[in-house]
Amino acid sequence: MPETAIKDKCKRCMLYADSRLFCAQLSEDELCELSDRSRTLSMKRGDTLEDEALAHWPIVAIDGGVLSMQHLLQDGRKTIAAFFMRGDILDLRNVTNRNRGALIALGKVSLCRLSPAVFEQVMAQNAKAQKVIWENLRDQAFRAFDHSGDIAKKQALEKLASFIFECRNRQEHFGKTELIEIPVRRIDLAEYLGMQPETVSRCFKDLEKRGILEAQSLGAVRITNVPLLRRIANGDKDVSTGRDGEGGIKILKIA
Amino acid sequence: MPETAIKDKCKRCMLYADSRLFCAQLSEDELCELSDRSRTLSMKRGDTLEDEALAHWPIVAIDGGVLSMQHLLQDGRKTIAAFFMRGDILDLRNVTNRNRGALIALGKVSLCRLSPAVFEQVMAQNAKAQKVIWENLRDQAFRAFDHSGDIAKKQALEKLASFIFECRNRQEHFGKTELIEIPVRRIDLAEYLGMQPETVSRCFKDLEKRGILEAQSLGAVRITNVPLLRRIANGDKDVSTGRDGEGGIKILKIA
DNA sequence: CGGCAAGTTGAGCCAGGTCAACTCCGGTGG
DNA sequence: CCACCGGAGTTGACCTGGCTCAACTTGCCG
Repeated sequence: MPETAIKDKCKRCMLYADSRLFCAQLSEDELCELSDRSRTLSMKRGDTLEDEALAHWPIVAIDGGVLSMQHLLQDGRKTIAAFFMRGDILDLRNVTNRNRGALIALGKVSLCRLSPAVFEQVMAQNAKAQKVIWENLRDQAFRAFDHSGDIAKKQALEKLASFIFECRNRQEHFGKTELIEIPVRRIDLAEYLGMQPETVSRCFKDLEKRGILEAQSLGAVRITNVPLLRRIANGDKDVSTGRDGEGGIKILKIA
Repeated sequence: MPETAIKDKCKRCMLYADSRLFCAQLSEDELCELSDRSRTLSMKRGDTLEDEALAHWPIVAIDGGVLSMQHLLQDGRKTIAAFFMRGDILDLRNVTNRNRGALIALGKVSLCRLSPAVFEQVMAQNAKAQKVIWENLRDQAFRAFDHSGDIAKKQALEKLASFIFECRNRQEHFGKTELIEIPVRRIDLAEYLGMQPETVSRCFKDLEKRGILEAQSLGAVRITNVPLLRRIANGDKDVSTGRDGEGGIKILKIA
Protein backbone atom coordinates (compact mmCIF):
# COMPACT_ATOMS: atom_id res chain seq x y z
CA MET A 1 0.00 0.00 0.00
CA PRO A 2 1.50 3.34 -0.99
CA GLU A 3 2.05 5.54 2.02
CA THR A 4 -0.17 8.28 0.66
CA ALA A 5 -3.21 6.02 0.33
CA ILE A 6 -6.21 7.53 2.08
CA LYS A 7 -7.41 5.28 4.83
CA ASP A 8 -10.82 3.68 4.71
CA LYS A 9 -11.75 5.26 8.00
CA CYS A 10 -11.26 8.67 6.38
CA LYS A 11 -13.16 7.81 3.22
CA ARG A 12 -16.15 6.88 5.34
CA CYS A 13 -15.93 10.04 7.44
CA MET A 14 -17.96 13.14 6.64
CA LEU A 15 -15.12 15.38 7.76
CA TYR A 16 -13.43 14.27 4.58
CA ALA A 17 -16.40 13.48 2.39
CA ASP A 18 -18.06 16.87 2.83
CA SER A 19 -16.01 19.35 0.85
CA ARG A 20 -16.73 22.15 3.32
CA LEU A 21 -15.33 20.34 6.33
CA PHE A 22 -11.87 20.21 7.76
CA CYS A 23 -10.29 17.06 6.41
CA ALA A 24 -11.45 17.84 2.88
CA GLN A 25 -9.11 20.84 2.89
CA LEU A 26 -6.02 18.72 3.46
CA SER A 27 -3.55 17.52 0.88
CA GLU A 28 -3.25 13.76 0.57
CA ASP A 29 0.01 13.85 2.48
CA GLU A 30 -1.45 15.94 5.24
CA LEU A 31 -4.50 13.74 5.53
CA CYS A 32 -2.47 10.58 5.76
CA GLU A 33 -0.15 12.07 8.32
CA LEU A 34 -3.12 13.23 10.37
CA SER A 35 -4.95 9.97 9.91
CA ASP A 36 -2.00 7.90 11.10
CA ARG A 37 -1.67 9.87 14.28
CA SER A 38 -5.34 10.30 15.10
CA ARG A 39 -7.94 7.96 16.59
CA THR A 40 -11.57 7.56 15.78
CA LEU A 41 -14.07 6.86 18.53
CA SER A 42 -17.71 5.79 18.69
CA MET A 43 -19.85 6.82 21.61
CA LYS A 44 -23.35 5.94 22.66
CA ARG A 45 -25.86 7.93 24.72
CA GLY A 46 -24.45 8.83 28.09
CA ASP A 47 -20.80 8.18 27.26
CA THR A 48 -18.48 10.87 28.50
CA LEU A 49 -15.17 12.10 27.19
CA GLU A 50 -13.10 11.77 30.34
CA ASP A 51 -10.65 14.42 31.44
CA GLU A 52 -7.80 11.99 31.38
CA ALA A 53 -8.50 11.00 27.79
CA LEU A 54 -8.88 14.64 26.82
CA ALA A 55 -5.50 15.47 28.30
CA HIS A 56 -3.94 13.16 25.71
CA TRP A 57 -6.40 13.92 22.93
CA PRO A 58 -7.57 17.48 23.48
CA ILE A 59 -8.69 18.03 19.92
CA VAL A 60 -11.93 16.42 18.87
CA ALA A 61 -13.64 16.59 15.49
CA ILE A 62 -17.26 15.47 15.21
CA ASP A 63 -18.16 13.20 12.31
CA GLY A 64 -21.78 12.59 13.27
CA GLY A 65 -24.25 12.58 16.13
CA VAL A 66 -24.70 15.16 18.84
CA LEU A 67 -22.20 15.78 21.60
CA SER A 68 -23.21 18.03 24.49
CA MET A 69 -21.29 20.15 26.92
CA GLN A 70 -23.00 19.75 30.26
CA HIS A 71 -22.69 21.59 33.53
CA LEU A 72 -23.77 19.76 36.65
CA LEU A 73 -24.86 21.74 39.69
CA GLN A 74 -24.32 20.39 43.14
CA ASP A 75 -27.95 19.63 43.82
CA GLY A 76 -28.36 17.66 40.64
CA ARG A 77 -29.66 20.32 38.29
CA LYS A 78 -28.08 19.85 34.88
CA THR A 79 -27.69 22.24 32.01
CA ILE A 80 -26.51 21.72 28.48
CA ALA A 81 -24.38 24.68 27.46
CA ALA A 82 -23.83 23.68 23.85
CA PHE A 83 -24.47 21.06 21.21
CA PHE A 84 -21.66 19.97 18.92
CA MET A 85 -22.48 18.35 15.63
CA ARG A 86 -20.97 17.24 12.33
CA GLY A 87 -18.00 19.37 11.38
CA ASP A 88 -17.50 20.99 14.76
CA ILE A 89 -13.97 20.92 16.07
CA LEU A 90 -13.28 21.28 19.77
CA ASP A 91 -9.89 22.44 20.94
CA LEU A 92 -9.55 21.76 24.64
CA ARG A 93 -5.83 22.37 24.95
CA ASN A 94 -5.16 24.19 28.21
CA VAL A 95 -8.83 24.55 29.01
CA THR A 96 -8.43 23.39 32.56
CA ASN A 97 -9.56 26.66 34.08
CA ARG A 98 -13.01 26.93 35.63
CA ASN A 99 -15.59 24.26 35.62
CA ARG A 100 -15.48 23.37 31.97
CA GLY A 101 -18.49 21.25 31.30
CA ALA A 102 -18.40 17.53 30.74
CA LEU A 103 -18.64 16.33 27.14
CA ILE A 104 -21.43 13.79 26.94
CA ALA A 105 -22.91 12.03 23.93
CA LEU A 106 -26.67 12.43 23.44
CA GLY A 107 -26.93 9.48 21.11
CA LYS A 108 -24.60 7.64 18.81
CA VAL A 109 -21.65 9.92 18.14
CA SER A 110 -18.72 9.24 15.90
CA LEU A 111 -15.73 11.46 16.25
CA CYS A 112 -12.02 11.65 15.60
CA ARG A 113 -9.43 12.61 18.17
CA LEU A 114 -6.89 14.57 16.17
CA SER A 115 -3.20 14.61 16.82
CA PRO A 116 -2.45 18.05 18.31
CA ALA A 117 0.96 18.13 16.67
CA VAL A 118 -0.37 17.50 13.18
CA PHE A 119 -3.34 19.77 13.79
CA GLU A 120 -1.05 22.61 14.78
CA GLN A 121 1.19 21.96 11.82
CA VAL A 122 -1.74 21.95 9.39
CA MET A 123 -3.11 25.10 10.97
CA ALA A 124 0.21 26.86 10.39
CA GLN A 125 0.73 25.68 6.84
CA ASN A 126 -2.59 25.17 5.15
CA ALA A 127 -4.48 28.43 4.72
CA LYS A 128 -7.65 26.74 3.48
CA ALA A 129 -7.78 24.40 6.44
CA GLN A 130 -7.02 27.27 8.77
CA LYS A 131 -9.92 29.23 7.39
CA VAL A 132 -12.31 26.33 7.87
CA ILE A 133 -11.42 25.72 11.50
CA TRP A 134 -11.31 29.43 12.28
CA GLU A 135 -14.78 29.91 10.87
CA ASN A 136 -16.03 26.85 12.66
CA LEU A 137 -14.81 28.15 16.00
CA ARG A 138 -16.25 31.54 15.24
CA ASP A 139 -19.59 29.95 14.42
CA GLN A 140 -19.50 28.08 17.70
CA ALA A 141 -18.85 31.33 19.53
CA PHE A 142 -21.61 33.25 17.75
CA ARG A 143 -24.02 30.41 18.18
CA ALA A 144 -23.27 30.51 21.89
CA PHE A 145 -23.78 34.29 21.96
CA ASP A 146 -27.13 33.90 20.24
CA HIS A 147 -28.09 31.14 22.57
CA SER A 148 -27.18 33.20 25.63
CA GLY A 149 -29.36 36.00 24.35
CA ASP A 150 -32.17 33.57 23.67
CA ILE A 151 -32.33 32.00 27.08
CA ALA A 152 -31.66 35.15 29.09
CA LYS A 153 -34.91 37.01 28.64
CA LYS A 154 -37.15 35.03 26.37
CA GLN A 155 -40.18 33.16 27.57
CA ALA A 156 -40.58 29.45 27.14
CA LEU A 157 -42.51 29.61 23.87
CA GLU A 158 -40.06 32.12 22.40
CA LYS A 159 -37.08 30.00 23.36
CA LEU A 160 -38.56 26.97 21.67
CA ALA A 161 -39.29 28.97 18.53
CA SER A 162 -35.72 30.26 18.50
CA PHE A 163 -34.40 26.76 18.94
CA ILE A 164 -36.36 25.50 15.98
CA PHE A 165 -34.75 28.22 13.86
CA GLU A 166 -31.36 27.28 15.25
CA CYS A 167 -31.95 23.73 14.05
CA ARG A 168 -33.10 25.05 10.71
CA ASN A 169 -29.99 27.18 10.32
CA ARG A 170 -27.72 24.28 11.09
CA GLN A 171 -29.24 21.99 8.53
CA GLU A 172 -29.65 24.72 5.92
CA HIS A 173 -26.29 23.67 4.56
CA PHE A 174 -27.58 20.22 3.94
CA GLY A 175 -30.65 21.16 1.94
CA LYS A 176 -33.28 23.70 3.00
CA THR A 177 -36.82 22.80 3.77
CA GLU A 178 -39.54 23.49 6.30
CA LEU A 179 -39.11 19.96 7.59
CA ILE A 180 -36.84 20.45 10.56
CA GLU A 181 -34.97 17.68 12.26
CA ILE A 182 -34.82 17.94 16.05
CA PRO A 183 -31.66 15.98 16.70
CA VAL A 184 -32.04 15.71 20.47
CA ARG A 185 -34.55 14.35 22.90
CA ARG A 186 -37.09 16.49 24.70
CA ILE A 187 -35.25 16.09 27.93
CA ASP A 188 -31.97 17.33 26.45
CA LEU A 189 -33.76 20.15 24.75
CA ALA A 190 -35.21 21.20 28.09
CA GLU A 191 -31.75 21.28 29.64
CA TYR A 192 -30.39 23.25 26.73
CA LEU A 193 -33.15 25.85 26.87
CA GLY A 194 -33.16 26.08 30.64
CA MET A 195 -36.66 24.81 31.15
CA GLN A 196 -38.49 21.69 32.29
CA PRO A 197 -39.38 18.78 29.96
CA GLU A 198 -43.01 19.39 30.93
CA THR A 199 -42.79 22.95 29.72
CA VAL A 200 -41.16 21.91 26.46
CA SER A 201 -43.98 19.48 25.89
CA ARG A 202 -46.63 22.11 26.61
CA CYS A 203 -44.98 24.60 24.26
CA PHE A 204 -44.81 22.13 21.38
CA LYS A 205 -48.47 21.41 21.97
CA ASP A 206 -49.26 25.11 21.96
CA LEU A 207 -47.47 25.70 18.64
CA GLU A 208 -49.33 22.77 17.12
CA LYS A 209 -52.69 24.00 18.38
CA ARG A 210 -52.06 27.36 16.75
CA GLY A 211 -51.26 25.71 13.45
CA ILE A 212 -47.66 26.92 13.38
CA LEU A 213 -46.08 23.53 13.19
CA GLU A 214 -46.89 19.86 12.83
CA ALA A 215 -45.05 17.14 14.70
CA GLN A 216 -43.89 14.46 12.29
CA SER A 217 -42.46 12.45 15.13
CA LEU A 218 -40.52 13.25 18.25
CA GLY A 219 -37.47 13.85 16.10
CA ALA A 220 -38.88 16.09 13.38
CA VAL A 221 -41.39 18.89 12.85
CA ARG A 222 -42.75 20.71 9.83
CA ILE A 223 -43.16 24.45 10.11
CA THR A 224 -46.45 25.49 8.57
CA ASN A 225 -46.26 29.19 9.35
CA VAL A 226 -42.69 30.41 9.21
CA PRO A 227 -43.34 34.16 9.57
CA LEU A 228 -45.44 33.71 12.66
CA LEU A 229 -42.90 31.38 14.23
CA ARG A 230 -40.26 33.98 13.46
CA ARG A 231 -42.28 36.67 15.18
CA ILE A 232 -42.66 34.53 18.24
CA ALA A 233 -38.92 33.83 18.24
CA ASN A 234 -38.31 37.56 18.02
CA GLY A 235 -40.37 38.19 21.10
CA ASP A 236 -43.46 39.78 19.65
CA LYS A 237 -45.80 39.70 22.61
CA ASP A 238 -48.90 40.22 20.51
CA VAL A 239 -48.52 36.78 19.04
CA SER A 240 -46.61 34.93 21.73
CA THR A 241 -49.33 35.47 24.28
CA GLY A 242 -51.94 34.56 21.72
CA ARG A 243 -54.01 37.56 22.74
CA ASP A 244 -55.39 38.13 19.28
CA GLY A 245 -57.66 35.17 19.80
CA GLU A 246 -57.59 33.84 16.24
CA GLY A 247 -55.03 31.11 16.68
CA GLY A 248 -52.28 33.66 16.44
CA ILE A 249 -52.65 34.01 12.69
CA LYS A 250 -53.73 37.61 12.54
CA ILE A 251 -50.87 39.99 11.84
CA LEU A 252 -50.77 43.01 14.09
CA LYS A 253 -48.74 46.10 13.57
CA ILE A 254 -45.46 46.29 15.46
CA ALA A 255 -45.20 49.17 17.88
CA MET B 1 10.78 59.04 10.17
CA PRO B 2 11.94 55.51 9.30
CA GLU B 3 9.13 53.48 7.93
CA THR B 4 9.40 50.90 10.67
CA ALA B 5 8.88 53.42 13.49
CA ILE B 6 6.11 52.26 15.76
CA LYS B 7 3.30 54.74 15.81
CA ASP B 8 2.39 56.64 18.96
CA LYS B 9 -1.14 55.31 18.79
CA CYS B 10 0.25 51.80 19.09
CA LYS B 11 2.66 52.61 21.89
CA ARG B 12 -0.25 53.91 23.92
CA CYS B 13 -2.42 50.90 23.17
CA MET B 14 -2.60 47.94 25.53
CA LEU B 15 -2.89 45.54 22.62
CA TYR B 16 0.78 46.32 22.06
CA ALA B 17 1.90 47.25 25.56
CA ASP B 18 0.63 44.02 27.16
CA SER B 19 2.98 41.27 26.07
CA ARG B 20 0.18 38.69 26.07
CA LEU B 21 -2.01 40.53 23.62
CA PHE B 22 -2.18 40.46 19.86
CA CYS B 23 -0.11 43.39 18.66
CA ALA B 24 2.75 42.52 21.00
CA GLN B 25 3.27 39.32 18.98
CA LEU B 26 3.96 41.18 15.76
CA SER B 27 7.31 42.03 14.26
CA GLU B 28 8.02 45.71 13.87
CA ASP B 29 7.31 45.46 10.17
CA GLU B 30 4.05 43.67 10.70
CA LEU B 31 2.95 46.12 13.35
CA CYS B 32 3.69 49.13 11.17
CA GLU B 33 1.94 47.59 8.20
CA LEU B 34 -1.08 46.79 10.34
CA SER B 35 -1.01 50.18 12.03
CA ASP B 36 -0.94 52.07 8.73
CA ARG B 37 -3.97 50.26 7.46
CA SER B 38 -6.03 50.19 10.63
CA ARG B 39 -8.09 52.83 12.41
CA THR B 40 -8.53 53.49 16.08
CA LEU B 41 -11.90 54.56 17.43
CA SER B 42 -13.20 55.95 20.70
CA MET B 43 -16.76 55.29 21.78
CA LYS B 44 -18.86 56.51 24.65
CA ARG B 45 -21.79 54.85 26.38
CA GLY B 46 -24.57 54.04 23.96
CA ASP B 47 -22.48 54.34 20.80
CA THR B 48 -23.09 51.54 18.34
CA LEU B 49 -20.83 49.95 15.77
CA GLU B 50 -23.06 50.29 12.74
CA ASP B 51 -23.48 47.50 10.22
CA GLU B 52 -22.25 49.68 7.42
CA ALA B 53 -19.04 50.51 9.27
CA LEU B 54 -18.59 46.85 10.16
CA ALA B 55 -18.89 45.85 6.53
CA HIS B 56 -15.74 47.84 5.83
CA TRP B 57 -14.03 47.15 9.14
CA PRO B 58 -15.23 43.73 10.23
CA ILE B 59 -12.31 43.06 12.56
CA VAL B 60 -12.29 44.88 15.85
CA ALA B 61 -9.71 44.67 18.64
CA ILE B 62 -10.59 46.08 22.05
CA ASP B 63 -7.98 48.24 23.78
CA GLY B 64 -10.07 49.21 26.80
CA GLY B 65 -13.59 49.60 28.12
CA VAL B 66 -16.49 47.21 27.76
CA LEU B 67 -18.29 46.55 24.50
CA SER B 68 -21.52 44.57 24.58
CA MET B 69 -23.33 42.43 22.07
CA GLN B 70 -27.01 43.17 22.49
CA HIS B 71 -30.12 41.51 21.16
CA LEU B 72 -33.26 43.57 21.01
CA LEU B 73 -36.65 41.88 21.09
CA GLN B 74 -39.59 43.36 19.31
CA ASP B 75 -41.40 44.46 22.42
CA GLY B 76 -38.39 46.29 23.80
CA ARG B 77 -36.84 43.61 25.98
CA LYS B 78 -33.08 43.74 25.66
CA THR B 79 -30.45 41.18 26.42
CA ILE B 80 -26.69 41.40 26.49
CA ALA B 81 -25.28 38.22 25.04
CA ALA B 82 -21.61 38.95 25.69
CA PHE B 83 -19.13 41.45 27.05
CA PHE B 84 -15.93 42.18 25.15
CA MET B 85 -12.98 43.68 26.96
CA ARG B 86 -9.29 44.46 26.63
CA GLY B 87 -7.57 42.04 24.30
CA ASP B 88 -10.70 40.58 22.77
CA ILE B 89 -10.74 40.42 19.01
CA LEU B 90 -13.99 40.22 17.09
CA ASP B 91 -14.05 38.85 13.58
CA LEU B 92 -17.34 39.71 11.94
CA ARG B 93 -16.42 38.82 8.39
CA ASN B 94 -19.39 37.14 6.75
CA VAL B 95 -21.41 37.12 9.93
CA THR B 96 -24.51 38.46 8.26
CA ASN B 97 -26.57 35.38 8.96
CA ARG B 98 -29.20 35.49 11.67
CA ASN B 99 -29.87 38.34 13.94
CA ARG B 100 -26.33 39.03 15.03
CA GLY B 101 -26.55 41.35 17.98
CA ALA B 102 -25.70 45.03 17.88
CA LEU B 103 -22.31 46.03 19.27
CA ILE B 104 -22.88 48.77 21.81
CA ALA B 105 -20.41 50.49 24.14
CA LEU B 106 -21.26 50.35 27.84
CA GLY B 107 -18.91 53.19 28.72
CA LYS B 108 -15.80 54.70 27.23
CA VAL B 109 -14.38 52.14 24.83
CA SER B 110 -11.21 52.44 22.82
CA LEU B 111 -10.71 50.00 20.03
CA CYS B 112 -8.86 49.45 16.79
CA ARG B 113 -10.49 48.43 13.52
CA LEU B 114 -7.91 46.13 11.96
CA SER B 115 -7.27 45.80 8.28
CA PRO B 116 -8.71 42.43 7.25
CA ALA B 117 -6.00 41.98 4.64
CA VAL B 118 -3.13 42.50 7.05
CA PHE B 119 -4.91 40.52 9.76
CA GLU B 120 -5.27 37.58 7.43
CA GLN B 121 -1.69 37.85 6.33
CA VAL B 122 -0.40 37.96 9.90
CA MET B 123 -2.60 35.04 10.80
CA ALA B 124 -1.09 33.00 7.98
CA GLN B 125 2.52 33.91 8.68
CA ASN B 126 3.02 34.59 12.33
CA ALA B 127 2.51 31.50 14.46
CA LYS B 128 2.76 33.35 17.76
CA ALA B 129 0.12 35.88 16.74
CA GLN B 130 -2.05 33.10 15.38
CA LYS B 131 -1.88 31.30 18.70
CA VAL B 132 -2.92 34.43 20.58
CA ILE B 133 -5.97 35.15 18.47
CA TRP B 134 -6.97 31.51 18.32
CA GLU B 135 -6.85 31.24 22.09
CA ASN B 136 -8.72 34.50 22.45
CA LEU B 137 -11.54 33.28 20.22
CA ARG B 138 -11.59 29.99 22.05
CA ASP B 139 -11.83 31.81 25.36
CA GLN B 140 -14.72 33.84 24.02
CA ALA B 141 -16.48 30.67 22.97
CA PHE B 142 -15.91 28.89 26.28
CA ARG B 143 -16.92 31.95 28.22
CA ALA B 144 -20.13 31.99 26.23
CA PHE B 145 -20.69 28.27 26.90
CA ASP B 146 -20.19 28.84 30.62
CA HIS B 147 -22.47 31.81 30.54
CA SER B 148 -25.20 29.86 28.76
CA GLY B 149 -24.98 27.18 31.40
CA ASP B 150 -25.11 29.80 34.13
CA ILE B 151 -28.22 31.56 33.00
CA ALA B 152 -30.12 28.49 31.85
CA LYS B 153 -30.98 26.86 35.15
CA LYS B 154 -29.44 28.90 37.93
CA GLN B 155 -31.44 31.06 40.25
CA ALA B 156 -30.85 34.76 40.57
CA LEU B 157 -28.48 34.58 43.51
CA GLU B 158 -26.48 31.81 41.88
CA LYS B 159 -26.19 33.73 38.64
CA LEU B 160 -24.85 36.76 40.41
CA ALA B 161 -22.32 34.65 42.31
CA SER B 162 -21.19 33.08 39.04
CA PHE B 163 -20.87 36.47 37.46
CA ILE B 164 -18.62 37.71 40.26
CA PHE B 165 -16.34 34.75 39.62
CA GLU B 166 -16.40 35.49 35.92
CA CYS B 167 -15.17 39.00 36.68
CA ARG B 168 -12.55 37.56 38.98
CA ASN B 169 -11.31 35.19 36.32
CA ARG B 170 -11.02 37.92 33.78
CA GLN B 171 -8.93 40.18 35.96
CA GLU B 172 -6.88 37.33 37.38
CA HIS B 173 -4.34 38.03 34.68
CA PHE B 174 -3.93 41.54 35.95
CA GLY B 175 -3.19 40.67 39.59
CA LYS B 176 -5.30 38.42 41.76
CA THR B 177 -7.12 39.69 44.80
CA GLU B 178 -10.49 39.39 46.47
CA LEU B 179 -11.26 42.93 45.41
CA ILE B 180 -13.31 42.45 42.28
CA GLU B 181 -14.02 45.15 39.79
CA ILE B 182 -17.55 45.10 38.36
CA PRO B 183 -16.93 46.85 35.06
CA VAL B 184 -20.56 47.36 34.10
CA ARG B 185 -23.58 49.07 35.53
CA ARG B 186 -26.30 47.24 37.41
CA ILE B 187 -28.67 47.70 34.56
CA ASP B 188 -26.27 46.11 32.07
CA LEU B 189 -25.53 43.34 34.48
CA ALA B 190 -29.23 42.61 34.75
CA GLU B 191 -29.52 42.34 30.99
CA TYR B 192 -26.49 40.08 30.81
CA LEU B 193 -27.79 37.73 33.51
CA GLY B 194 -31.33 37.72 32.22
CA MET B 195 -32.90 39.31 35.24
CA GLN B 196 -34.34 42.64 36.40
CA PRO B 197 -32.22 45.46 37.87
CA GLU B 198 -34.42 45.21 40.96
CA THR B 199 -33.51 41.57 41.39
CA VAL B 200 -29.80 42.29 40.92
CA SER B 201 -30.05 44.90 43.61
CA ARG B 202 -31.83 42.53 45.99
CA CYS B 203 -29.26 39.79 45.40
CA PHE B 204 -26.30 42.07 46.12
CA LYS B 205 -28.04 43.11 49.29
CA ASP B 206 -28.61 39.51 50.24
CA LEU B 207 -24.95 38.57 49.76
CA GLU B 208 -23.90 41.54 51.86
CA LYS B 209 -26.33 40.67 54.64
CA ARG B 210 -24.88 37.20 54.78
CA GLY B 211 -21.38 38.59 55.09
CA ILE B 212 -20.19 37.07 51.83
CA LEU B 213 -19.18 40.29 50.20
CA GLU B 214 -18.81 43.99 50.89
CA ALA B 215 -19.72 46.65 48.35
CA GLN B 216 -16.83 49.07 47.97
CA SER B 217 -18.83 51.12 45.51
CA LEU B 218 -21.16 50.34 42.67
CA GLY B 219 -18.12 49.42 40.59
CA ALA B 220 -16.27 47.12 42.97
CA VAL B 221 -16.87 44.50 45.66
CA ARG B 222 -14.65 42.63 48.08
CA ILE B 223 -15.38 38.95 48.59
CA THR B 224 -15.13 38.10 52.26
CA ASN B 225 -16.12 34.46 52.02
CA VAL B 226 -14.86 32.95 48.80
CA PRO B 227 -15.73 29.28 49.50
CA LEU B 228 -19.31 30.10 50.36
CA LEU B 229 -19.72 32.29 47.31
CA ARG B 230 -18.32 29.46 45.25
CA ARG B 231 -20.82 27.03 46.71
CA ILE B 232 -23.64 29.37 45.86
CA ALA B 233 -22.32 29.76 42.34
CA ASN B 234 -22.20 25.99 42.03
CA GLY B 235 -25.84 25.71 42.93
CA ASP B 236 -25.68 24.29 46.41
CA LYS B 237 -29.26 24.71 47.56
CA ASP B 238 -28.40 24.33 51.23
CA VAL B 239 -26.61 27.64 51.19
CA SER B 240 -28.31 29.48 48.37
CA THR B 241 -31.70 29.30 50.03
CA GLY B 242 -30.15 30.32 53.32
CA ARG B 243 -32.08 27.57 55.03
CA ASP B 244 -29.38 26.93 57.61
CA GLY B 245 -30.50 30.09 59.34
CA GLU B 246 -27.09 31.25 60.49
CA GLY B 247 -26.38 33.84 57.82
CA GLY B 248 -25.27 31.13 55.47
CA ILE B 249 -21.95 30.69 57.22
CA LYS B 250 -22.44 27.20 58.50
CA ILE B 251 -20.93 24.58 56.25
CA LEU B 252 -23.16 21.65 55.50
CA LYS B 253 -22.15 18.36 54.03
CA ILE B 254 -22.67 18.02 50.31
CA ALA B 255 -25.04 15.25 49.35
C1' DC C 1 -44.37 -8.99 24.89
C1' DG C 2 -42.35 -7.13 29.10
C1' DG C 3 -39.81 -3.51 31.21
C1' DC C 4 -38.25 0.98 31.64
C1' DA C 5 -37.14 5.51 30.29
C1' DA C 6 -39.17 9.30 27.92
C1' DG C 7 -42.89 12.06 27.24
C1' DT C 8 -47.45 14.09 28.53
C1' DT C 9 -51.16 15.98 31.39
C1' DG C 10 -53.12 18.23 35.48
C1' DA C 11 -53.14 20.93 39.96
C1' DG C 12 -50.97 23.93 43.05
C1' DC C 13 -47.43 27.14 44.38
C1' DC C 14 -43.36 30.27 44.56
C1' DA C 15 -39.19 32.89 42.67
C1' DG C 16 -38.74 36.53 40.50
C1' DG C 17 -41.01 39.74 37.22
C1' DT C 18 -43.81 44.05 37.29
C1' DC C 19 -45.21 48.44 38.73
C1' DA C 20 -44.87 52.48 41.45
C1' DA C 21 -42.63 55.40 44.63
C1' DC C 22 -38.62 56.92 46.42
C1' DT C 23 -33.46 57.95 47.06
C1' DC C 24 -28.95 58.73 45.38
C1' DC C 25 -25.54 60.83 42.61
C1' DG C 26 -22.95 63.19 39.04
C1' DG C 27 -23.27 66.88 35.91
C1' DT C 28 -24.81 71.64 34.68
C1' DG C 29 -25.82 76.32 34.97
C1' DG C 30 -26.95 80.51 37.37
C1' DC D 1 -21.82 77.47 46.08
C1' DC D 2 -26.23 75.74 45.66
C1' DA D 3 -30.51 74.46 43.01
C1' DC D 4 -31.84 71.71 39.70
C1' DC D 5 -32.23 67.77 36.73
C1' DG D 6 -32.32 63.09 34.85
C1' DG D 7 -30.83 58.61 34.88
C1' DA D 8 -29.45 54.87 37.93
C1' DG D 9 -30.28 52.35 41.79
C1' DT D 10 -33.23 50.74 45.64
C1' DT D 11 -37.33 49.32 48.21
C1' DG D 12 -41.99 47.49 48.83
C1' DA D 13 -46.38 45.19 47.31
C1' DC D 14 -48.48 42.50 44.25
C1' DC D 15 -49.04 38.97 40.55
C1' DT D 16 -47.99 35.38 37.14
C1' DG D 17 -45.17 32.11 34.17
C1' DG D 18 -43.34 28.21 34.60
C1' DC D 19 -41.44 24.93 38.17
C1' DT D 20 -42.81 21.05 41.05
C1' DC D 21 -44.85 16.86 42.09
C1' DA D 22 -47.64 13.09 40.96
C1' DA D 23 -50.14 10.16 37.90
C1' DC D 24 -50.56 8.52 33.60
C1' DT D 25 -49.39 7.17 28.52
C1' DT D 26 -46.23 6.28 24.88
C1' DG D 27 -42.39 4.45 22.55
C1' DC D 28 -38.21 1.89 22.28
C1' DC D 29 -35.13 -2.08 22.85
C1' DG D 30 -34.07 -6.59 23.89
